[in-house]
Amino acid sequence: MESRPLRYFVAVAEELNFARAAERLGMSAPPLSRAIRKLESELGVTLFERSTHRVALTAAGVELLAEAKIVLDALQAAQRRAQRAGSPDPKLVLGLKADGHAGMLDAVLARYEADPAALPVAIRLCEWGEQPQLLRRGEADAAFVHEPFDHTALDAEPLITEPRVAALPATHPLADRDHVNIADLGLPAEPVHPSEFRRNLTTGADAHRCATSRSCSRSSSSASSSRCCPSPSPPCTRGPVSPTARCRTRRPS
Amino acid sequence: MESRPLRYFVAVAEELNFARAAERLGMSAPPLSRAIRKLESELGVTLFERSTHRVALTAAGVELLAEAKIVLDALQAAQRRAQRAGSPDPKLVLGLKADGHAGMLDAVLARYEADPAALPVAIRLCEWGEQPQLLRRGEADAAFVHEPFDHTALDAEPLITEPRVAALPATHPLADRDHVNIADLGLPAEPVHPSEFRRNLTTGADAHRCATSRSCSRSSSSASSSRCCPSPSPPCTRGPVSPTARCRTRRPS
DNA sequence: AGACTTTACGTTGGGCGTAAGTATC
DNA sequence: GATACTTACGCCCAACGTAAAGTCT
Repeated sequence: MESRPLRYFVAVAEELNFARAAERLGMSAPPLSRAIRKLESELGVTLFERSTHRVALTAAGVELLAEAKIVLDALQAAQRRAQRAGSPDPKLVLGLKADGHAGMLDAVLARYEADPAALPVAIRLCEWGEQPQLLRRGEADAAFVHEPFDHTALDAEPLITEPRVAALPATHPLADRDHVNIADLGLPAEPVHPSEFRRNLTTGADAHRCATSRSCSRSSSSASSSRCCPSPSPPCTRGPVSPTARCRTRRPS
Repeated sequence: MESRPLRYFVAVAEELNFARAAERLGMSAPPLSRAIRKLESELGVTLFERSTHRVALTAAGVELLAEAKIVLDALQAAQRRAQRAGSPDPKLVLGLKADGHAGMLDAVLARYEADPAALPVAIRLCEWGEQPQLLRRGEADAAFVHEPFDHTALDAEPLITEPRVAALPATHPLADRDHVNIADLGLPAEPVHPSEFRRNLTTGADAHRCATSRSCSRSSSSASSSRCCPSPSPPCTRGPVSPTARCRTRRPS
């Protein structure tokens, strides 16, 4: 199997429309249709249920879409990393959200640089949740990441578990508590992405200013803060669940 | 970048000889040479230092070789998984060395099967160390693996840490000890692959019969066994280091 | 001199685009 | 009847093979 038909497949699977997919790929629809049919016959599997006015993924198509994304990301990563390795001054790129290293950056760098084969480290600052994609696409070689994140094609190593802090305005009804359960905030008990966390707090009727902090640094806002626990009962027994992980796409060889 | 030139590159990088690589690929040398040159110009990087009688990888070539293997494995995995997902009765394939699940198989299966979207599970028995490659190539979807193993492109989750047992003939000088340090066996303090472990023991001058067991099951041989610790001093403080991990190539979506 | 990579040159096949066909909504 | 996937047809470039040249050991 080649990578080009896979790119075509992903475009069609995401658009669920041959004409739009062809436009996105900068080509016309007929060769795209042919390429998909050829791919199907090569795999011996039907990827789309099509009528003239409807395109839908089969189970095999759903599976291939997930796998194809991995392949295409890996392909991009191979290209970028080879280019960086061949550049005049190759660096190891460390993906990092500002203040997102739980104070461990210096220690981790020192440990890495103790290796005589270590490369100079370039820090690449990024936003919440960007790191995994940077790693998968080869724009970074290692990163500090907060759980939960999509582990697909990544190798992560837990580094530290930090307490969660709910930062609330002083007038918030929960502001004077020592502990707050995640359920109190109207969030599910399962791990929640920080953006959800924030949205839920900021849309609260009486929330003037809100912030979430999962790093070890204390929020500098004037809001009061309470320890935040994942489940309503019993509070804090299983402990907060947001380990910072160091993540890389492969082992140093 | 396409996948075919990458396949060509891997062949040349592994053979370090265009003629042999071409033969392995079932083609003649000239188009292979051209394809590599084209790849180099597309990447803007030199991959090989070549004289007429010598081919060697550059730093960029070394990097690309590692990345290319990931890509090609992922490509194969995409193909296999799509085919399996499209088969009449799709299964989830669990890679397993016989007796290598630390007694957790039933519990893990029960937990998985509690998911209403769970597929029937097919057990694929394999040899020591085969699991990671099975996962990378899409011949399995999840596996029980013992550390240490190559985490490249895999997502592993520690399940249990088992004690290591050194099984020795009763006449072995170390046989009457309660604890044995790995250093006593002439092995490095770092994690050792079981095959190395075994080889070292079996080549010992006075070793009649030897076996290593890292699973929780007790060796049924008549040999005596001692607890085995990673570092000579202090023994057993940091504990044995062979966690069984459950491993998969990607998250269920 | 020998072994190996590379250039030269001609051929082939895979992939693309335009145009027409066909089946659904 | 309009829309959108597919088939038909013709073209072109990309990739291959053979033959020969170049180069280092």
